[in-house]
Amino acid sequence: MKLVWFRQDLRLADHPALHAALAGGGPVLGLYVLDEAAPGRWPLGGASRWWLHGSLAALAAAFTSRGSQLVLRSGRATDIIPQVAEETGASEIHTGVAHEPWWRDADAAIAKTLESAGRRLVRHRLSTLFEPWKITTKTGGIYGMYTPFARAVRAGPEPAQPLPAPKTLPGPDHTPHSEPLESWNLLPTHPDWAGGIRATWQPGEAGARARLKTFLARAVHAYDAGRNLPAEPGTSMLSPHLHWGEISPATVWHACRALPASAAIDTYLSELIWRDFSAYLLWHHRTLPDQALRPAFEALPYRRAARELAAWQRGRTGIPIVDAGMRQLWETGWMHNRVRMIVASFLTKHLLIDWRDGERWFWDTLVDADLASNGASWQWVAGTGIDAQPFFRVFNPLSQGEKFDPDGHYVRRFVPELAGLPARFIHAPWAAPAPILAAANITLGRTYPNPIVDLAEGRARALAAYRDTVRQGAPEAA
DNA sequence: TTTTGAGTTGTTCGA
DNA sequence: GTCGAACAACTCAAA
Repeated sequence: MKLVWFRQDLRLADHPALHAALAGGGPVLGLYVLDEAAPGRWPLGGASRWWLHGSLAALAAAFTSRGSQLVLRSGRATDIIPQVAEETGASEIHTGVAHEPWWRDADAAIAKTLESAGRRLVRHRLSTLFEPWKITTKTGGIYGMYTPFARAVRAGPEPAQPLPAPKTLPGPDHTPHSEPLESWNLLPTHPDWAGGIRATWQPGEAGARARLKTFLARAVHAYDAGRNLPAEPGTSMLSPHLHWGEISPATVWHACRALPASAAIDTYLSELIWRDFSAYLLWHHRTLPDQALRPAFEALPYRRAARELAAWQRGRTGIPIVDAGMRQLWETGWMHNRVRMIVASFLTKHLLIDWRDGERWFWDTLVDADLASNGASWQWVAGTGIDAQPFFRVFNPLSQGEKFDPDGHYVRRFVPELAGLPARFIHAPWAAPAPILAAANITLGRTYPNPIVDLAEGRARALAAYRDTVRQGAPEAA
């Protein structure tokens, strides 16, 4: 009897842990543990809980239809894994390599407990293309820049070819108790805010495959430019499926490699490598989600501005492209990557609010909330993380909007009160002449906010704060 | 050990 | 409208 402990690998295809458990031919059980009390754990955000419900339902159905079962338990994984192993007499427990610090701590404890009972915890690479401990610089160091990391992994062997999904799963005669999924209350009820999310996403392996198919049929071939236009379906939208492991990155990688090579496809592969790089960084820097990778930036004089943070969260900043992005996030649980950079730069630079406040909001509202990608990306935008720091890189939301949403379709979709403005003013309603505002039924300050910060002043304030911090943190000359 | 070339996604200014 | 330089210095990774 063998157990497969699922975490962020909610699939049957290309699942080496499941494959290994099936290798002996004996019965196999799936197990998922809802552990919300692990020390140091970031509690699941609302959007994540919604997704998890759907994905577990799909995985449980897949197990049942193939002859076995997915057992659901809530509580501390450090107790439950050994306990279920005992109940079922499992000799091996197969699971994925986790990058989150709380899982790594739990895994170490569980491996020890199991070992003393004569059982084995076996970890497999399930959520990344490469194992983080295998990628080092020539001198054995840890990469701190994307480009050398990407060069190194591209120079190495390709990720292994994906494994097929098992057609049958031999189940045991007696299955242990499983809690009803509904009893976990993962779905919102009062109020049910998930309507826009339901309309946008299909959690589970089938939904993941459908997204990949759609992306490969069209958008990937124009990915270089198309990925920057938030009004267009130019991105893969695979991020939540990849985060939850409903499809493996190796599956996506090889599906792309099977297409005729092109610069566009290569750009997309770079994004997959970025995802791996974030996981790599979290593996080697456990404090990535909580502390500036460059300690000097801990001294940045962030502003405590609860009202401005709230305005940003709810898409009421008065900057159309920022508000459109934040409302897309709120409505659909996802935001286009180009716009993520714009809103993150606006929060950390123009408003000079701590990147961790933005990181936590994203964590709670994104269906693809991922500790590694979220933390690494916020630090990248805030200029506190990897990558030499051209901290003067401050996105101008006005020119970004005009450049990447030239017709304003994206803004109109998510900020409908501005829909009547002509493209010329859609990104800067404050600059529109009174008759045009009147014709569009807009009263600034009433139907749509005035900008909560002057863009030029905010930029200047951020540059000064960063410059002072860098100078102060620099070692004194000898 | 020292040197060298370079670093995801930007903005502004002036020619 | 377009182009290149400046932004300001640092750190990384390999030679």
